[in-house]
Amino acid sequence: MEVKADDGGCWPDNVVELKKGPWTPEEDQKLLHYIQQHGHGSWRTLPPKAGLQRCGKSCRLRWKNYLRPDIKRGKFSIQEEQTIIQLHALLGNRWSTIAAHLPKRTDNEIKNYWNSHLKKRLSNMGIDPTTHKPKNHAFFCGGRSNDFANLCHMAQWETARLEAEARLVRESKLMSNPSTHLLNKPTTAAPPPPRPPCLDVLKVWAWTNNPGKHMSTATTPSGLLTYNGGLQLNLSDNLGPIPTVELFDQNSSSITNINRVQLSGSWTVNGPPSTGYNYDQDDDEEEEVKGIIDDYSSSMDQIHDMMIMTSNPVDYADPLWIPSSFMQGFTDLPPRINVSETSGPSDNYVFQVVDANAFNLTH
DNA sequence: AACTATATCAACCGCATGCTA
DNA sequence: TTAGCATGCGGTTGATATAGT
Repeated sequence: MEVKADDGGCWPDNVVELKKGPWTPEEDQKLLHYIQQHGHGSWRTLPPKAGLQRCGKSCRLRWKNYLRPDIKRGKFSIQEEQTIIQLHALLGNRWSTIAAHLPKRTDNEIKNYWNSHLKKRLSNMGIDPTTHKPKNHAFFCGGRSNDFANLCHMAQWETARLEAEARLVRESKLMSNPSTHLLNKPTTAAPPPPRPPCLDVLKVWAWTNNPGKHMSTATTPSGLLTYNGGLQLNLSDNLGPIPTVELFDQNSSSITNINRVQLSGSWTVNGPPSTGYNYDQDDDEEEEVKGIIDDYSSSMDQIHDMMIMTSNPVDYADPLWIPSSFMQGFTDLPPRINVSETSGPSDNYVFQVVDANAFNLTH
């Protein structure tokens, strides 16, 4: 087949027999060997030098997306998925910019993953993947059915979470590049958004496989988080005395087998984040959990910032059921979660404690 | 086992952008 | 200032794999 040279890297002056389609291992080897020996130099002139009947553009793409030694292939982690979703909410389809935040992932891979996985997943959750806002908001929130209402809750939460985290990304960028900040500074500063309560349930699963990011005391105001085919989260609008949360294994009624404990989403009422441990457990168990928690660094301020930066108020007065189907389709299923309430000292923050090993979601 | 539908992802294509003479 | 070249980017395609019937 005669292929006319295109405008972006194929030989301009000759009509050359150029190979297209999948690369063979031999071609890969030639390209790899040439670049290792000489660097890629000008992509346009590379193919004949490397003994390849490909256009330079094709070689560049093959190198960039496949042969480069610093490429990570395989499944995306939950952390990576989160980053993609956050950055997409912030940046849209700017894949190369998003890829810059995901070391060793290519823009093409991220784009494909978005189109084949994440877009559908958000869509199934009732979130418009383009705007990252809930779809059919009025319909879902009209109270016709619990399922729809729950979906609406989740969409609200996801949106709130994305907004908060996108803001964090944006602000951390500005902090790291103050000159850009100054250049882009508007002449009239907009007033900061109000800082209503925020609930960030998605963190429960999102951080499950990334231990150590945030740790602290587990407390909740009249909160109950259990697993029963899905997650049930009952939250009272009474934010009075906040009971301590205790961890227990549903099967053994103990906190044994806990080797990963993580802190997750929350809302802020007022005041600074609390620190310290509050356990209504016997001493041994308390020591065990303390030990676990001490293994990870407490990063309360980060959580606090994330919470207060959201601008979406969330109605946390109603019980929320997260159906187990919601959990399906994630690269890594979260562990089961079991948090119960007891009485205890008050606190201003709510945390969910995740036990990654004591439960098995798919039992 | 055979066929069809759907999902996945490597690769292509055309346009945009930046650089240089 | 402009034209030509080199490279980058994002949308799209199509081959292959996998799931479903």
